[in-house]
Amino acid sequence: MIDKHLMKLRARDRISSDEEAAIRAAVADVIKVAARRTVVRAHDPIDFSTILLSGFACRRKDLKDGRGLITELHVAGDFTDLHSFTLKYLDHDIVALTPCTLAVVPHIRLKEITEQHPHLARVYWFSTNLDAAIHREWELSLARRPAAARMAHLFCELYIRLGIAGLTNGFSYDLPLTQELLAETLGLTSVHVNRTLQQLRSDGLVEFRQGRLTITHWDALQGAADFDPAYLYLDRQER
Amino acid sequence: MIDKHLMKLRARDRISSDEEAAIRAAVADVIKVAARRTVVRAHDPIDFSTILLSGFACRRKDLKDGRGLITELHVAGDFTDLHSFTLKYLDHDIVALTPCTLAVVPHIRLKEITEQHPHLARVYWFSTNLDAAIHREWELSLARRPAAARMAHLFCELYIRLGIAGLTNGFSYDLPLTQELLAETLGLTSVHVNRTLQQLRSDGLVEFRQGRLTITHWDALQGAADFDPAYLYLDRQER
DNA sequence: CGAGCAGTTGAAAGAGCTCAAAACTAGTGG
DNA sequence: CCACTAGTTTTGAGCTCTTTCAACTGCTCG
Repeated sequence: MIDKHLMKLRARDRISSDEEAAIRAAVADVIKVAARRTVVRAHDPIDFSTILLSGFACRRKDLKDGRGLITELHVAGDFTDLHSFTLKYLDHDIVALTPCTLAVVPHIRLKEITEQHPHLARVYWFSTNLDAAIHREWELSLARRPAAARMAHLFCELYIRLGIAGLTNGFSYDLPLTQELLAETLGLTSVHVNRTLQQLRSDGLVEFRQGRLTITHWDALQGAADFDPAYLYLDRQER
Repeated sequence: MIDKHLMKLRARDRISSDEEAAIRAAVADVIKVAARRTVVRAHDPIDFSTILLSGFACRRKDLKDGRGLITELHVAGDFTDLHSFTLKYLDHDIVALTPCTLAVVPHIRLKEITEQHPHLARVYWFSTNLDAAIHREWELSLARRPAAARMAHLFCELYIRLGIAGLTNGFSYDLPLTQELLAETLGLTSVHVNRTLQQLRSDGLVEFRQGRLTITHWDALQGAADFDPAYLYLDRQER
C-alpha cells in the first residue's frame, strides 16, 4: 500500500524495519478523492498530512484574477503536503488531478517520529528539502527555459520520478493530464502547450496521446531540456 | 551576533533559553566573505551550513549556456543553506552578493540538535519549509506576474523580511544590488529591469538609488504586486 | 585623465498571448 | 445505433511584452 512511498525513501537512504513499522503505524486512515477535488485548501489550519498512494496530485497557487499555477506535481509515493507539519497551514491548495488514494498521517504521529526516530525525521526533512529543490528547478525553467525546453524538462523529471516508484513502462508512462492542466503546470496557455506538443512530436522527441506519454528519443529530449537529474538527489546517503 | 537569526526564529515560535544556548553552541566559526564570492558550490559535498549574519546572499542556479537565475535572496538572519544538512550537497551555488559575515554550523551539531532538541529541529525544519514557500511564490511570480508586478512583489517581500530582522528604516531599506543582479533575481534582462524601475518610480511606488530602496506608496505597491504576506508565515505557532 | 562598470536609451525582432472559431472525442440518452 | 452534448484539442491571425543588439552617458577610482 505505501510501498511506493517506501521505494521513494529507500532510493535515498536506508530505512530500518523499525522505521518502516513507525511509518506504517503513523497512517491513521486511507481515503479516496475524486479527480479535480481540492484535498487541502490554502490557509486552512490543518493537523494531518497525506501520502499519495495512487493517482496524480499537485500544489496549486492562484492569483486574485483566477489565473493560477501548479507549483509542483505529485506522483504516487510522494508525501504531498508534509510541509504542513511545520507550517501548520499551507500557502497553496493540494488538488487531486485524477482520482487519488491518500494515506492520512496525523501531525501528532509525525511529532512522535521527530521525538523517537530522529533519523527518520531527518529522512522526512530531506524529503521536504527535495520538494524545495524541485521548486528551484521549476523557477529556473519558468524564468529561463523557452516553452519547448520547459516542457521537455518536465517530461524528463516525471520519467525519473515515476521510474523510482516503478510507474514507468520502458520509455512511457501514464500522464493523465489535459493540455489545460499541462499549461497551468508550465506557466503557459493551453494554446501554446498544444503547439509546443506538436513541435516536440514533430522533432521526434515524445508522443502524448490519451493521457500517456512516450519518450521516443530520450537523449534528444534530455538535450533539448538541458536536463540534469542531480537536483532530484538520486543517491543513497545516510541522512 | 546571531540576534537577527534569533529574531527571525522568535517571530515564528517560542525559543527557550536552553534552545538558544544550543544554537549558540552550534556555531563553530564566523567568517567574512567578499562580495561576488561563491560561498558554497553546487554539487560539492558539504558538512556545514551557514547563517547569514550581515550582508546579502543568494541561491543561484545556472544553465549550461551561462545564463542563470537567483532562486532566492537571503537577508541577515537567514540560515542560507540549512538545506544541505539533509541534502548533503546543493543543487545551486550560494553566492555573497555583498560583503557578508557568516556563522558556520557543522552538520554534526545539527544532527545533535535533531537528537537532543526535537522542538528546535522542528523549528529549523519549518525554516527550510519557509524557503520552499518562498520558492513557490517566486514560481508564481515568474510564471504569471508581468515584470512590474513581479518587481513590486519582490520589493514587498524584502520589506517584510528585512523588517523582521530590524533592517528597515521607515519605508526604506538597503538593497545593494545592481540592476543586473535584480534582473537575475526577477528572470528578466537588465535592460528591462531598468525600464520597469522607471515605470515604478514614475507611478510613484518606489525610489531605487544608490543601493537603497524607498517605498513611496506602500498600499499601491502592494496592490500592483498582488502581494499577500501569508506565504511568509508571520504568525507565532508551536511548531 | 582614462578605464571600467553601471545605468540609460532606441529600434527591431521574437516568443508567447488573446480571441475566436472549428474539429475532435467521449459519454448520455432516446 | 444514432443524435446530442460537453469537454478537449486544434488552427488562424493579430497583438503585446520582453528580448536583443548596439550605442551612449555618467560615475568612480586608480
